[in-house]
Amino acid sequence: MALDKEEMSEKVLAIAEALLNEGGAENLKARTIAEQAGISVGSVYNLFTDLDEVHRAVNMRLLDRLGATGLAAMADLERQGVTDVQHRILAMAAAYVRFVEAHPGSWPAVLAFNRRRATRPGPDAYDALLDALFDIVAGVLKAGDFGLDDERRALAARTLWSSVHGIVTSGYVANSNSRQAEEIWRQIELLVGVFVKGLEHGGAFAHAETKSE
Amino acid sequence: MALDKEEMSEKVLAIAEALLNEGGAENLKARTIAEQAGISVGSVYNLFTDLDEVHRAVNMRLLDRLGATGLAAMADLERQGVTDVQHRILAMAAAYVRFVEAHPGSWPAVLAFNRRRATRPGPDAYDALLDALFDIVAGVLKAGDFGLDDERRALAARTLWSSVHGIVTSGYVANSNSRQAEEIWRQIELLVGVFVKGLEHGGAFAHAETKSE
DNA sequence: TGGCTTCGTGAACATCGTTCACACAAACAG
DNA sequence: CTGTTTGTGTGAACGATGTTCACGAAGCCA
Repeated sequence: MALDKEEMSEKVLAIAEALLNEGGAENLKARTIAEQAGISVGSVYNLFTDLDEVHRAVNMRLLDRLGATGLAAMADLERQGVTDVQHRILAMAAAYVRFVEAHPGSWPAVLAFNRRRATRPGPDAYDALLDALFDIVAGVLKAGDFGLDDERRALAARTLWSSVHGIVTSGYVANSNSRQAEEIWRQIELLVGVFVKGLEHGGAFAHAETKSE
Repeated sequence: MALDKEEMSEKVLAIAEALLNEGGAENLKARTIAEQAGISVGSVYNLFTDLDEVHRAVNMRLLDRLGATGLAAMADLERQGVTDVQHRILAMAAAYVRFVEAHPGSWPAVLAFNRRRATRPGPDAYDALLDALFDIVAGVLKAGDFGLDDERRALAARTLWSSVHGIVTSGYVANSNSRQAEEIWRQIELLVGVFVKGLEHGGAFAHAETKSE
């Protein structure tokens, strides 16, 4: 009947994710986790060294799920024979927006946590998961017939995705009305439309002509 | 000799900004402020109701300074007779990047704080300051000869600025090497170039044609 | 001088994250 | 079967932090 060590860890992570989703990072308390999991405070520290480790583990799961849903969305469009770049990028962005909306509390915590990590040691599995997201976008861009070499396409993918990310996070700074959701989506539509049109007309190289020094 | 109430408030804010800049939001401690300001903990709570209010006041000053530097950069270009939209937007983005680099610890705190405020009551002076930044960008876009009505131009300004913001924040998630600064700037150049080219070719309306439902 | 107000003070909560000495149970050795 | 070792759960305890509040000093006015 007693739960395995790994089962208990997952139970703790599930509880932690719920707590983060409800009240953000400051709602992730060791005593609350212990109480809801039916164990003592010390046991939590037996399973995880830090609360930071709990937080990181939750974030990993979130990033992983986000990548999976993004890939699933792309696979769906592939099955439907949709090859239009703009359609596919919009679908990818839509998956991202839905994901953020589905995790109102925990997704901001992912970003805040990421930032706190800035001074920490070396690279991480974090970056790997983010790169996976970039690669999906880069793959979509490859289907489009822009005159982009691999390096420039990767740069465009990172730029586009960071921009979508900025729109979403900026949008959710203000009070999250249903208005905000519409505003976010209109911005994304504008961005993607302009981005694709700009790439089609060689806008990626424009700065070399207009900026001298 | 003794400082005025308002002078002491500003001294506290200066100390708070330094603390935020050094160690982020979790480094803003009431006792540290009191010690460095030469007053007691209770006096801090006499000047400000909350530590949140201190944090908000610091953020206000930062946003205000950011807007001022942005306006100054625009005025400089005006004086030089530079009317090219792409140049001016790049200059605006450069001002933003420099500002973030100049406040490595406190600027992330602005964003993290903004998010915590999500559940709080009504609109704020925060939004007013952010809108001021949007207005600057919108003013620059107005100089360009795109076929945009006021509403669409405002949307484009918010989209462009949120995108720049996303690029900068995403870039500073990873370890802040000098490489990152170059990557950020390349993304910004690509974004602005593609954005302007896309607007010139009516990309802002493209989504209406390709997206049916 | 005697009251009234204002403001600074720091001790005193409550609540965190985190640690640690102890206890209990299971596995293992003789 | 008994003693030992090992692992693990426990919750009291510690230090730090945000915040409050009763107290007192210091000015001000009549």
